[in-house]
Amino acid sequence: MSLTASLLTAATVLVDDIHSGVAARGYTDIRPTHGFVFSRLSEAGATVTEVAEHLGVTRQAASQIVDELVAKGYVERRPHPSDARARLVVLTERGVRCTWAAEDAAVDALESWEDILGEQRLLAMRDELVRLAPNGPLRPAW
Amino acid sequence: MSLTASLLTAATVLVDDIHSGVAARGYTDIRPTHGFVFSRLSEAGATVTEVAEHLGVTRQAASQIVDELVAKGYVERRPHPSDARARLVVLTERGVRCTWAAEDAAVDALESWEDILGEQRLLAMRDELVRLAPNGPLRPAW
DNA sequence: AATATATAGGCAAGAAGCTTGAGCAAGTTA
DNA sequence: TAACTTGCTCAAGCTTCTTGCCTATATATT
Repeated sequence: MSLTASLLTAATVLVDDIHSGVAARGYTDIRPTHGFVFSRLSEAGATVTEVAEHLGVTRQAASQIVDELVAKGYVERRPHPSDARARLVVLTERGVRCTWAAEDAAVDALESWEDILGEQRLLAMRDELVRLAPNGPLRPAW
Repeated sequence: MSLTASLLTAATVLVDDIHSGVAARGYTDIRPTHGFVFSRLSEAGATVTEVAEHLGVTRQAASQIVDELVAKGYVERRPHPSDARARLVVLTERGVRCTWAAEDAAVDALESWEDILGEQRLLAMRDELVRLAPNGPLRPAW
């Protein structure tokens, strides 16, 4: 099995597991893509353009995704503090609670991995992966 | 950056790079998904159902993808040797040459990664990833 | 052997989620 | 202040998936 295939299957399995865990915690109306958005917003929010770059999609697509998250109560659009053209997308309380649930789900999903490799090597792998692809997008589809 | 995010960005970057390399070698009418199909077929072919499981999509979707690959000359459907219901999907010569091009492109794409981590650790990472998720699907979208 | 059920595959319609194209408002440059 | 750029969004369209249904063959039951 190639590195490419093993990377992809590992990523797919992990994302699917976390997605199931998030759904089991009551958040059944969102997709993994939305989680990628949340992680971009969690620090201090972001503009639609920044979300688009993070996901590797067009600004229009990012805008639609944000629309959906607004409608479902996970995020809201605020005026941008320093640029009246832009709008700052930030997590609502519901959005924050959902990211907590996702972190919980990630811990659960990684438990079986820690049993196999141990926390040490898992962290080492993460560090190596970050060195290999520090700033890439999280494209939701191919 | 989390393990999940680093896994996904690394996989995304690698897939995008290989896809570009394959396109640069003249195969501009296929997507990464098709490459995942090729890798499943390369041994001894596979049924549509097996392709569907490999990709993590419905049988109908897999059938449509195979339709497209047949139309473009990369694969063909043959009667299955031991089950008259099933059909064996196999690579054509064009399909085989395309998988070669993909392997070339993968080597190119991995060069910069070898510069960063070295071949040893890259192979070690692959082994670890295989242990973590041996039989997962390569879902083309979330 | 006859019947019931399961499995492989595919057609058609529809939905999800992206892109392209166009346009407005606000910022930046000359 | 005029020209251009940037941030965003509306609308339309397209790609690619799913759902629902159907046929043919295989397998299990009686």
